[in-house]
Amino acid sequence: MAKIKPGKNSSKKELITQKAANLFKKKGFSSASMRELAESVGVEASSLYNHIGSKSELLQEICFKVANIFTSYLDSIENTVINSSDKLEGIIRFHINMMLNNFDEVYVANHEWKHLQEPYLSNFLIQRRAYEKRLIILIENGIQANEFKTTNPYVAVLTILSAVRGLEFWQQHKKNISSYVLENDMVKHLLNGIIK
Amino acid sequence: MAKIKPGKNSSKKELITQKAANLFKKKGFSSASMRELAESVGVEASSLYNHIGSKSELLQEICFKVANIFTSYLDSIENTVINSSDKLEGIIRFHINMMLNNFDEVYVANHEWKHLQEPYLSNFLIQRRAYEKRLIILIENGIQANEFKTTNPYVAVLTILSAVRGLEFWQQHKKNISSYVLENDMVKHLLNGIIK
DNA sequence: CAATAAAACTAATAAGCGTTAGTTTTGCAG
DNA sequence: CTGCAAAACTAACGCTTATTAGTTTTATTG
Repeated sequence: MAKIKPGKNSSKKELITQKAANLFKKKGFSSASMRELAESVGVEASSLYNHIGSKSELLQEICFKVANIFTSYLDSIENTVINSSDKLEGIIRFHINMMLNNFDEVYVANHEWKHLQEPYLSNFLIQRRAYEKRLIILIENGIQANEFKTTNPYVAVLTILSAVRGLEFWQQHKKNISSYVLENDMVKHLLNGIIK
Repeated sequence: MAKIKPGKNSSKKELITQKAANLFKKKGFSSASMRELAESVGVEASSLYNHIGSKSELLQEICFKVANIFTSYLDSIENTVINSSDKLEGIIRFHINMMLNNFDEVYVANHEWKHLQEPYLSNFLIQRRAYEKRLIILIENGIQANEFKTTNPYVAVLTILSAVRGLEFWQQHKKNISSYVLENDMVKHLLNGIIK
């Protein structure tokens, strides 16, 4: 009997998932076909089903992998004793670096989650809502501690998360700006504004 | 011979375009079918083709309508003599109000443009790039005039445009925050930051 | 009322989709 | 070498898609 080869097996599935993230990003989930995905992997479409359950399953894995990474980081930073400003800055920098280093998967989680099937769709939205709620509390704490200006905490979270998401556009301009300048200038803008 | 009824005729086409924007927003361009669109309009799918050329044409009209509105506003504000800060604030407020009042079409232009066919796809990207370039120059002028902090102008534009785009998420929370609070708090955040 | 054109309809087409069934190849274990 | 399972293949299924052709209805004008 041939041994189960978990190393090879899972790396092939990971390859498929990674290629799927890239394809879903380029064409969108609905426009991406399994035949195209298969071509980028280097096999026939039907062979993919030796490794995956379905097209939808690929989307689920991408979306929840990303969601869990962000949730885990927030867990860890909430357990530190630094002040709210430093927590917020850490979160912003984490989001920026996730956008820069895991672009395909983060992009798909941001843009294609609506094609998740139930119950995954509802679970994803619940998880995202919970994440936002924890950020709102962080902002509220910072306002009470007199670190942040008085502002609507939800609007602040929306502004920050959205600005960071916009880094997807920067991927085309990579050559002109270093990611170092980008990260620091965006953090400064979101924390201190642009007006002198 | 029956008269051409431009009023009725164009209003039917506008109805289709408006329903298409709503459907493309909800399902994405690729997942939205002409049969669904026809159902929301109240006719059979083939009847739509008495009024429109193709599914792609609907997307083109939505995307370029939105692009032209933003370009026109920028034209007008560039011709005023107010300082860079006030110009920037006006642009931010215009973007926010477009998101709030023309949500479906702006959403589609922001998310579904990649499904445009050539040469419309290239034209759209060129127009958007030109728009961003003009905003960058506005920021540069503000820095030189000592109105804005020294920062990378492209990063500033990216931050602002992306934050405003994020209002799409707010559409689900409408009941909790007035659009008045939202607009003013977001403008303050983007201009002056959150740190006290 | 008769004529006409806009706009609806039914029916069909060709293409592409995700997925399954069944078969063959590949590669390691005893 | 033999046996077996993982993983590739070919072929096909049933379904949906945008769009077209051809026909009928609707509504308005002279």
